[in-house]
Amino acid sequence: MNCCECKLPPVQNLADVFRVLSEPNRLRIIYGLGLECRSVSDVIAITGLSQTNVSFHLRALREAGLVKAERRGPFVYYCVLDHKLLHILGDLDSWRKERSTGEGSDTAASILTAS
Amino acid sequence: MNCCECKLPPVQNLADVFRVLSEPNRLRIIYGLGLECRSVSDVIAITGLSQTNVSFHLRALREAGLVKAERRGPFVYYCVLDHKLLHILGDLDSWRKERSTGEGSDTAASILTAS
DNA sequence: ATAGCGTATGCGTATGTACTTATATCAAAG
DNA sequence: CTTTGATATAAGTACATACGCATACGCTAT
Repeated sequence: MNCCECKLPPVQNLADVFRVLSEPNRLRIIYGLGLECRSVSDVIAITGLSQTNVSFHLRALREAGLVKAERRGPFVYYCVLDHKLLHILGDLDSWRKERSTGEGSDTAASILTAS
Repeated sequence: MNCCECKLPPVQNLADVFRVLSEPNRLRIIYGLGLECRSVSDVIAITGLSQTNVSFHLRALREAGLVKAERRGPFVYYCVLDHKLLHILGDLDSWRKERSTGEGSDTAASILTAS
């Protein structure tokens, strides 16, 4: 109990971003969009998800401010708002890969991994 | 069972990392640990969470390979395995702050934000 | 106005997960 | 060995959420 009355920074907003990105289908949608703007139909074709589900996930991404929607005639085009997001995803994924290759198959991760 | 010719990269592992980081209390624990190794009691004191809950979250972080556990006598010390994780968290948080300041409180995020 | 396509939404369901209340394990001390 | 403190686990609960089905809404052409 040597410490403390530490003031931890607020993390709710950051956690919200992570939560939106923690759904595999949402990540697929983001990767499917890439640098371009695509219609919902395109996203459905790319991901193989149902129309309802794609709409559901696109809404989550939109409300999180990660993608924007733009109507063009009968279509609605979605694109990632900031391409930096794709870079950050790439960075974190390569970091994860590095770590997973070095760690061996420590899927169990027992209470005492080393000492 | 996804059909189609999609060449989307596998995202499950990356999504798992995001899922672990999407819990505010887990982020607090990581920030609370910082660069140092701390006992579970310390984490309890820092975060104000219950012992059971801290153990629960530490287990999730440990199984995700984000922290390591080391026993010292009756105590178990936890520390973040790779300090790069803290940098990545900082990067993503500052990116999020940048964007949220510019976006102007678009909490509703209607279907047509702009064009 | 009606039809038809593209997209969004409401509802029900099934599954996941954060949390609490016991209870068990582990390690040092008496 | 028993006790005591530190930590982990089991079971139960409450709540969130991903998904499918049906339906509503928006746009364009007939």
